[in-house]
Amino acid sequence: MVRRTKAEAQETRERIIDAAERVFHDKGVSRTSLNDIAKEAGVTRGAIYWHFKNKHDVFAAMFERQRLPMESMANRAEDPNETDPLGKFREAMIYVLCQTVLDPGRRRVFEIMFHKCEFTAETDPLMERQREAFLDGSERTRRTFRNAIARGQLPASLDIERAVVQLHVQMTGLLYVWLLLPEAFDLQAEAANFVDCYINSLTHCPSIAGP
Amino acid sequence: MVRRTKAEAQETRERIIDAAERVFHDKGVSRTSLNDIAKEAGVTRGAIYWHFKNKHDVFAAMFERQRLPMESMANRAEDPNETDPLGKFREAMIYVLCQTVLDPGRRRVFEIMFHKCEFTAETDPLMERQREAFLDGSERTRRTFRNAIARGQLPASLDIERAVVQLHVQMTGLLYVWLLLPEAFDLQAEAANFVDCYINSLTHCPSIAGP
DNA sequence: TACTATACATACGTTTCTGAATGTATGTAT
DNA sequence: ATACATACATTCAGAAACGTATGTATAGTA
Repeated sequence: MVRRTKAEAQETRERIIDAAERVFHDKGVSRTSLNDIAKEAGVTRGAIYWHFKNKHDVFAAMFERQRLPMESMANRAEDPNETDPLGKFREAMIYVLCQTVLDPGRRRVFEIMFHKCEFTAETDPLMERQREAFLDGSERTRRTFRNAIARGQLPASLDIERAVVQLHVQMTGLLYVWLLLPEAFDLQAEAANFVDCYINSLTHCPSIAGP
Repeated sequence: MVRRTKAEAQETRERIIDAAERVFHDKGVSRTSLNDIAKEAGVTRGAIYWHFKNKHDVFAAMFERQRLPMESMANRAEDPNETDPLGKFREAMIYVLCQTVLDPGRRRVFEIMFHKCEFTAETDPLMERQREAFLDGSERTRRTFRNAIARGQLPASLDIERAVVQLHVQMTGLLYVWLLLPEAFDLQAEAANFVDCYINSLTHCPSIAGP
């Protein structure tokens, strides 16, 4: 065997990432060796070292594969020409929550991120990644809220910073808790309720909505 | 040297846990060896193996040391004779948030729990611990809310299950986000606001408060 | 005072993982 | 058809890290 065509090689790369996703999820990132991933993917460590630098590189590639589809969706609500920014925002939030329930791949990656990997000191590039993603997401949300205010969908007195933080807290908390104890509540069925409860607070909670 | 008195041995045990706390926090749980902990504590691995079974045992002891003081505080609000259960509940939540900011030890342990350790399959006793803590905390909260309803502090139409889930989501999300990015917002200054916003939703958000 | 359990330190054998080096067969370009 | 690059597999040396076994000096204890 060996020496596949370029397309086959790309398939091998994907298979390795798929395998890593499953093994990371089952054993935790630190406890999985490259050999574990190789066996699950049906290759040897040599193949992994060909496509990736090391385990961290596999890990990063796994997240990159999930990041791209997320990006596109976030872009919708923050378009200044969108006539219903709050509606699109609502849809996006509900979509993320339901997608986490329905798409096993996304669910696994979120679960790995929340419960099966360790973030270490500032030296760790992953920490920096998280930080950037947070700041970037915050900026998107800020733009969306400004659009919604301009269209009269949110009060002009809205405390945008508190609203942004609260959004992250809400979404992070929801995913964290549900992924830890899926039987605690029905995320898919309750998703719209949770989101509406949050949006409701943007106009009715005094400390966020303003006077 | 060696062969200390019983009191000194207890001090050694505490020093090992202290050291583990710091090293776990700096390097992450999986990347710290027992030798790392021993060096930080100024002992050898032999001392650790005397007091603990293995690294997991040290880890568990670290959490146990934090659990006890938390327990006592939670007991206050759920006392049926308490005339102001909602007020005590509010105080307890704010206390936990501020304590996380002010007590470096508690902050470290929370940070380890959220960002520096891996929860693996159901077989893992840690997972079970978390699960039990969640269910136990939920039951306490339920009792507290029932007391508050009986005293007229919360509406009788309150959806208790949703309120309980929302509480966990809120607190978990707050701590998770703040521990990841402490500069994102001032948790100590905003603690009361966050809690009041949640309590406000218990009487004003339609999907939780009821008609 | 002598003996024993305690509270560690030290030494050892084993396992496991990594990264690199090397081998090899095939795709691909000329 | 040849030559080189590619896509892996295989092998090897070294480093950690673990658990245990053993050494040892002192605190309790009778």
